[in-house]
Amino acid sequence: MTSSATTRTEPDLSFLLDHTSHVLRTQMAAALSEIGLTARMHCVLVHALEDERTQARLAEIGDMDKTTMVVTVDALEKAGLAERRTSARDRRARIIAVTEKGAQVAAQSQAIADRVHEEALGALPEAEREALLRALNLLAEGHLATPAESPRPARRARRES
Amino acid sequence: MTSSATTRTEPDLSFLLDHTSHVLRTQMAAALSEIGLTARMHCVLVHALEDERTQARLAEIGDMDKTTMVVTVDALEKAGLAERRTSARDRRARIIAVTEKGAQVAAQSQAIADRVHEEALGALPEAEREALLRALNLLAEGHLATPAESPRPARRARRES
DNA sequence: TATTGTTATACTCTATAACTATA
DNA sequence: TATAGTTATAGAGTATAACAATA
Repeated sequence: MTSSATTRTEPDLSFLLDHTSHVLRTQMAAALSEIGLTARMHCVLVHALEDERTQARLAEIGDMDKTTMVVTVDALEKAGLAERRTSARDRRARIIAVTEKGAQVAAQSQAIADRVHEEALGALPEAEREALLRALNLLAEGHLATPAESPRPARRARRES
Repeated sequence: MTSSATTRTEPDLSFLLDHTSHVLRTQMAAALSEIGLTARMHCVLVHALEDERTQARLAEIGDMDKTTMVVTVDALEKAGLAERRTSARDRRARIIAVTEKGAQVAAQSQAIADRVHEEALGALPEAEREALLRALNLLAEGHLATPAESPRPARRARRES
């Protein structure tokens, strides 16, 4: 579901943020899927291209769990866009090396991502556009910087086998 | 994960919307959990209180699947906040009737939701606050009104048993 | 025949735990 | 001992299908 799961009696920030982020995410996913990428694959590809980075570092940048990163790198390798290389400095770590094809795809995916963002922002008058980005940046760096503690109980330990 | 799973090379609307909506959602969930509600329970409770509504109608308002609504109404009934009543007009349908206790809780949960929103918006200067709401409303009603088609293949049919 | 709500269950996503290999 | 990455799998969330009651 789209998750507007809060009321709408007045200026409902929850609804607005949930809805716009959800729709933008579907647009991004649809656009990237045309070249066979997920948003996560795009994210890892671009940041692996910028610098020699390990899976752990890339997971940190993209705010993914390391196990999610395994799946993402598997997909990139399978598509021939990146390769795991044992780090010379720390033989436990894997550097994600982007292939030539991967670099080409990364350029395409970055262009796609930029286009999707420009189309959304372009739908706003110049003044609102800047104000939106300024306000969201303020929130993201301030009051909405870090997630609240989850009210849900921690997951139970695995059953004895 | 927090899902900033797109790059951050420039003004990254995806990251900003995903991040702020995620954090606000955790704040809302944490705040509502103090009175034993989820965001969905709050949403259903408030809209059931406004008018005589069936599960199907409430599901539509909250953008939930009807099977998700079953679970949500089960929780509300179990907590003594609402009851299912067979509609007199259409005996297939169930009107969600809010109990007295449910009405009290709805007032509390609405106050909590308002507070969470006010705290976030209050962290912004007056001018940015209005601009943010204006810009988000424009997007939500315009370019980011409806989700793009899912690029994922439809779910396979259930296996023969 | 179509629709409301229910049950059962399948699929996706994400995270925890345990493991291997290094450090 | 601790960390990088892997595997297996648990749990949450959600959606599909089939069904009963009613329209």
